[in-house]
Parts: sequence; structure tokens; C-alpha cells
Amino acid sequence: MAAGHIILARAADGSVTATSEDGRAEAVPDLAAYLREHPGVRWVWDDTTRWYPALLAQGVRVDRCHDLRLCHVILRNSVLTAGSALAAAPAGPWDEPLGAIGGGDGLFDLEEPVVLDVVAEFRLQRDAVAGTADPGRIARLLAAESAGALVAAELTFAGMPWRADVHDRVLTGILGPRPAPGERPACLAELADELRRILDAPDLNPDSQPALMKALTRAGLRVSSTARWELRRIDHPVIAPLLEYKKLARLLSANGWHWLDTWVSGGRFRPTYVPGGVVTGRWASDGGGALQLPKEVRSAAVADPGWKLVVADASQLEPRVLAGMSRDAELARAGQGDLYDGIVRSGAVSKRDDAKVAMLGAMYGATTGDSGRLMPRLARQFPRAIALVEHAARAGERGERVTTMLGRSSPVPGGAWQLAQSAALGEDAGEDEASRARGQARAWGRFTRNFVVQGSAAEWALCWMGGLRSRLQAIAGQRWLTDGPHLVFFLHDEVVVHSPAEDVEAVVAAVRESAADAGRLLFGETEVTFPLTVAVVDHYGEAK
DNA sequence: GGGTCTTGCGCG
DNA sequence: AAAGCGCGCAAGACCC
Repeated sequence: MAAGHIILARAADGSVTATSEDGRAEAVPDLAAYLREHPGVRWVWDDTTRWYPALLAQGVRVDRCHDLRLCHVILRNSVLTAGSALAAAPAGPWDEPLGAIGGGDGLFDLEEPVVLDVVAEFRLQRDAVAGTADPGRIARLLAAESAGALVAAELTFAGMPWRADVHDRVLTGILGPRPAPGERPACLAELADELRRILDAPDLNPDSQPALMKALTRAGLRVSSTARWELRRIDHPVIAPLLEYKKLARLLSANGWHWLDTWVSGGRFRPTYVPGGVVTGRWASDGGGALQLPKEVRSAAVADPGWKLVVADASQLEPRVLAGMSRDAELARAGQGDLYDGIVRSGAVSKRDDAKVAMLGAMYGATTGDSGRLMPRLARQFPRAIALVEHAARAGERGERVTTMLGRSSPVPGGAWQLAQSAALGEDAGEDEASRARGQARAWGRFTRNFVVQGSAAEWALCWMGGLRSRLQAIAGQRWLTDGPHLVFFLHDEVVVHSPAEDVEAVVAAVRESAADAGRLLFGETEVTFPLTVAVVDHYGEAK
């Protein structure tokens, strides 16, 4: 049996109080020492971002926590806890966005710090969970979400190993040497000159969309935007160098030398992750753009000497999660190996690429094009899976909420949406109004359709990563976080572990065992498999 | 000079 | 000007 919960609270003066489950409270003069003296406890606190980074900096790791702020958001919105006192209460400080609550450590925070009653909030949350038909379900979500908060803090603390010299070499190879401030790198400057020459626009700044638009129009190109997908299908000598320019300009502005100066220091890339930052439950990032790290620069993520990167990604995660949720045995069978090959073997479609496009269409709500055309063939072959996403779409079109495997619910559409729908029902509603409302209803249906799949896949990933974190800790033994194998990167369905070479075998096993556990945590015993692609590499660019 | 919107593109 | 979901970021445009 676990050692139970201890609730930590910080008063306005900074003093810390610990309250155990039987209600006994004690002052905690030395927090780091207190945590070390109580291993195995699940620490309950207002917000992991307000406690854990400082503890890590003092060399203290935490096994488990309950993040009240993240859990509050889930319980406030879930249809499973809609009848709870927590959900019925008016919006309060726990509903405020990240960073706005608590002791007011913001630099210009002039307001009185709000001291949150963490003991009362924890009781409300436990009651909300206990009041559901299957308390274990949403409890698993809260545990996974909280574990994710610990992982996020540790990812930032440890950082992804990053070689600035390698990154610089990549940039120089593609763009030319680093230019003086305010200048374009050589390759971009040459391309810009070429564009000006071809378009006969000597002062053109190709970074300005309106200016580019004008120059293209003057040269006789009929375009309605300067987006790549539109330019790509035009036959004109300017297109090739223009697309090349855009590609290089993107690399320079998003992940060039400026990015390197800003986000990489001491040989580590340290972005900020935001657990629960996306409505579906996916993480967002805030600074560093960790979730958009382009493939071109991944070779700069190099393992330290004597260390390796273990890169693992879950293959075709979303359709597998859909198979699990819908208990679609046919789709589970198709996913015994490569899922898209399996769909071809089932006879639904004839090419692997068609299987992929059709499946994406089912999960995103495609209605036209190849995707929309192929999707009905899936419905015949995998009726349970497709019925699940169709139901989610219909519910969204009616303005209802939908819920993931572990209990995160979608928001209700906003006031403008509701207004448009009721306006369309009015007697004097015009055809315009009605069709706009229909369009918005379908758009919300596409969102809820995707929500159940994307959100449940995010839960799988949280469970996977949480389990992996514990296993890595066990492998590390007495070693400190960054001295043993540890997570350094996360990307929706992919993780990177930085590991001493001698631990790699154990790490690979841990990654796979954690994936199998995650499947069971979401679906119990299930036919659905969650195969991983695992690569042990010296640099991230080698994987995939 | 600041804040916010728009465009375009990177990731899953 | 996306067909088909979810994001973040940078640059320029635009407004005050």
C-alpha cells in the first residue's frame, strides 16, 4: 500500500505547512529535507510549476504528486463529474490560467496574493472522483496528468543535449555563414536578388507578404495568397527560387542562430512544456518551440560521450487508440503489425497510402477529396470504430460535449456558435444564416470527432511517459536524475531518453513495457497492440 | 513605441 | 484558398 497523501501549502509569508490525510498539520521549516524523509508519498500541491523546479534545483526528486490546478480543470469540465460540488461551485481562483494564482511571485503583481485553500480543494476533488460511476477511470487520468507535470518539469531541468557547434554547421551548410545583425545570410541574399531580377522588382522584400503579392501579380501570376501549396502548382520561373527562399527563410527565423542564442545554453536545449496546454489534453509549449523542432536541425541533439539517445515513437497511435476505445476487434486485428498494411489486407482499400489517407479522413472528418471518398470503405470494414467517431461528430454538431477514454471532456462551443445556431432556427432566418450555422455546426463536429481520438491518444502518451519515468528511476537507482537514464524530449507520441550506454538495453525494455502498461491503463485487457519504433542513436537526426 | 492581427509554416 | 484536427512562433501589417 502506498504511503498516502500529504498536502503541502505555502502561506503568504512563504512558510510551508504539511497536512496528512487524518488532518494533522505540521510546519515544515526545511522542505527539501522533509520530502527526503518521506519517500513514496503522493504530494498534493497547488501547481507543480510553483514547487518542483526549485526542488529539482536543490537535488530533490519527487515520486508522485497530485497537481490540484491541472486536476481541477479536468474535474470542472468532465461530464463524468458534472454533478459534483466542485463542478457546481462558481468559478474561483482554481479556474484562473497558469501562473495567475497563488503567492503572486510575478514581478509586477500588485494584487494581494491569493492564498488557496489546498486542503478544501483536495477534499472537493476526492469527492468529485468518488461520486463517479467508475472512480478508477478519472483517477487514472488525474494521476497521469500529474505525472506529466513532474515529467515536464524534469524535461526542462535536464534539457535535451544540444551541440551549438553542430547546429551552427548545419545552418552554415544550408544558409551560408552567420551574417552580421540585420543582414541576410549569403544563400538567402542571393535568392532574394534572383527573385527581384525575375520579377523585375528591384526593391522587393520577399519577407513581406503584401509586397510579394503585388510583385507576383505585376508579373502576371494569378494568385490569391503566397502560400506554398498554392505557388507549388504554378508553372513560372520564379516559383522554384521563391519556394527555396521561403524554406530557408523559415529555417533562419524559426531555428536559426537567434534561436540557438536564446534557447540553448550549457550544451542543453531547455524549452518549457505546458501540460494540459491544449484542450484535448495534449501538451503545449511556451518558449523554445519544442513541439515544432524541425527535422533539419535534429542532428544537433547529440548524446554526451559515453551516452546514447533512445528515441521511441508509437506507431499509428491514434487509430490504435480508436480501435481500443471502440472495442473494434477487426481494427485491432488489422493493427497486429503495420496498421495500414493490415487495413489493406482486410480488403477495405487496395493501397497502404489509401489506408492512411482514409483513416486520417475518418479521424479528422474529411468530406471531399481522396480522403472523403475512401472513408466510407473503412466504415464497412470497421463499423464500430467509425461509428464512434461519427457519434462524436454528431454530438458536437448538436453542441454537446464528448469525452475521452479516461474522462476528459470537450468544452461547450462558445456564445457566438450558440447564437448562430439559434438564429438559424428562427422563422425569419435567411438561407445565408442557415448555411453559415450548418457550416459552423459541422466544424464543431469535426473538432469533437477529433477530440475523442486526439485526447485519448494524449492520455495513452501520458500513461506511457509516466510509467517510463518510474522505470527509468528504478534503473537509475541511487543516481541523481541527470546521472542515470532520463527523459529529455517529448513530442505527442514520441519520447527521447538520454542514457548512459551501459543502461541502454534496460531502457529499451522499459520503453516497451511502459507502452504495454499504457494500453492496459486505458483499455484493460485488450486485443489492441501498441508497437513502438525504437532507435538507439548518437544523435536525434539518425532516428526516422 | 506598444499591442494585436494576419500570414505562413514547422510539428504531431 | 484548403480539402481535414490540434498547436507555437516569427515577421510584417496595422492600429492606437
